[in-house]
Amino acid sequence: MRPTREQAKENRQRILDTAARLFHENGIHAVGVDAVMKGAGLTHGGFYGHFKSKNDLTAEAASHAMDAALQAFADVKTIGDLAASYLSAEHRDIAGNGCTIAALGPELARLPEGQRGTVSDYVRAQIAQIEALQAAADGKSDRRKAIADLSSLVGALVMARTVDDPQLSDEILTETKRYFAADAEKPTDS
Amino acid sequence: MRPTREQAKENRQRILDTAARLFHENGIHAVGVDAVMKGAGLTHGGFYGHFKSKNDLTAEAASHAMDAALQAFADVKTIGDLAASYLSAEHRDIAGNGCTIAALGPELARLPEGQRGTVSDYVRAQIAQIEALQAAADGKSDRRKAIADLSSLVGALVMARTVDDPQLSDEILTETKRYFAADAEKPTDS
DNA sequence: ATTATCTATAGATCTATAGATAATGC
DNA sequence: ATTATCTATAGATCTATAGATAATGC
Repeated sequence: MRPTREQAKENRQRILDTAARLFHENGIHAVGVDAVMKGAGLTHGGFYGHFKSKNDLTAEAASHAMDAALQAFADVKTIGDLAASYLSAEHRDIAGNGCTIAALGPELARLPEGQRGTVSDYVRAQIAQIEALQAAADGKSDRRKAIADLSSLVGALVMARTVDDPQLSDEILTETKRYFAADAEKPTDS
Repeated sequence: MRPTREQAKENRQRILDTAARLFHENGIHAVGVDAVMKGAGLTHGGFYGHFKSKNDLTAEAASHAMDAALQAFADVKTIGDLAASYLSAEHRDIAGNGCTIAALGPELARLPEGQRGTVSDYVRAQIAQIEALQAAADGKSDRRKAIADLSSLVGALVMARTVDDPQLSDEILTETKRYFAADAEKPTDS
C-alpha cells in the first residue's frame, strides 16, 4: 500500500490540483480537507503527511492555481484576444481552472498577509502581460491603462458570475469585450 | 423579557444590519448564526423566530446590504466623484458597509438562483446610475461604456483588497481613479 | 528501518430544534 | 393567551492527531 517516493510526490501534486479546483469552484471555506483528499483519491487522514494544516494548503494551492491561470492566458497575441478568452462564457461557467482573483479574490483578501500565496506577483504579471500586448500593438505601453483594463476584465467576470439574470450576464461579457475591441481600433490616446 | 411588537421588528432589522456587516467583513461561510445573534445582542436560539434558516437570512441580508450600498453612492455628481468614492482607501479597508459585489460576488455566485437576493437589480441600478452621470456630463449616455466603467470599478477594488503589497494596492486604486479623471476630460468618443 | 497512507477518534464548531420563561396584547 | 426570547441539546461537519499497516528503500 505504500507508494514509491515518486508516487508520493505525484500524490502531493494531485492534492494541490484538486484543492485548487475545488477551492475555485466552491470557495475555500466550503471545501474541507476531507473533500480534497477524497477528490485526490486518498483518505483524509493522510493529508497531514503532506501539509502542516489546511491554512498551509490554502497558500500553496492558491499559488499553484495562479501559476496555472497565468499559463492559460499566456498565448494570446492581442488585448482583444485576451478579453475574448478571459470574458468567454466558458471562463464564466467553469471557474475551476480560471482566474484566481475573480474566483477567490474577496476570500483571499480576508486571509492574513503571507497566507494569500503569490497574489501580488500574479497581479504584477497580469499587468506586465497587458503592457507587453500594448507595446506589441503600437510600440508604446501605458501602465495606467493596463491597470484599468485588467480591472475591467476582473470586474466584468465577477459581475457576470454573480448576477442571476443570464441575459444581463451575457450582456456584461459581450459589451465589455466589444469595448476592448473598439478601443483597439482607436488611435492611441496615451 | 419579551419585547414589544415594535421592538421585535427593530431586533429583526438589527439582525439584518449585523449579518450584512459581518458577511461583508468575513464572508458568509465564515460567519455563524451564533455570531450574528451575538453581534445583535441576542442569543442564537432566538434567531429561528425571525428567519427560517441561515439561507433565508443570507438572501435577505444580501438584498439589505445592496440597498444600503446604493444609497452610499447615490449623491455623487460625476463619474470622477463616483470613482474617487468607490476607489477610496476607506472603501478598500472597511468592507462592512461597502459594495456587495466586491465583497461577496464570488461567494454569492455559488449560491443557487433565487438565493442571491436582488443582485441583478443592484447591478442594473449601478449601470443606470453611471449612464445618468454620463448624460449629465455631456448629454449622451453610452451603456457599453457604463458597463466597462462599472467593471473597472469593481475589478480595481477587488484587486486592491486581494493584493498583499500595500504599494501595489494603492497604485491600483490611484491609477484607476486617474484613468477615470483623464477619461472625463477627453472629448466624447462614443 | 523508514514512511506514506489508512482507520478511528477527539475536540471544536455550526445549524437547527424543543421546551421553558416572562412580559406584552387582546 | 400569545409570542419573542432564552437555555439546553441533538446531530452533522470539520480540523487535527494517534496509532496501526504494509510496501519501499537502504
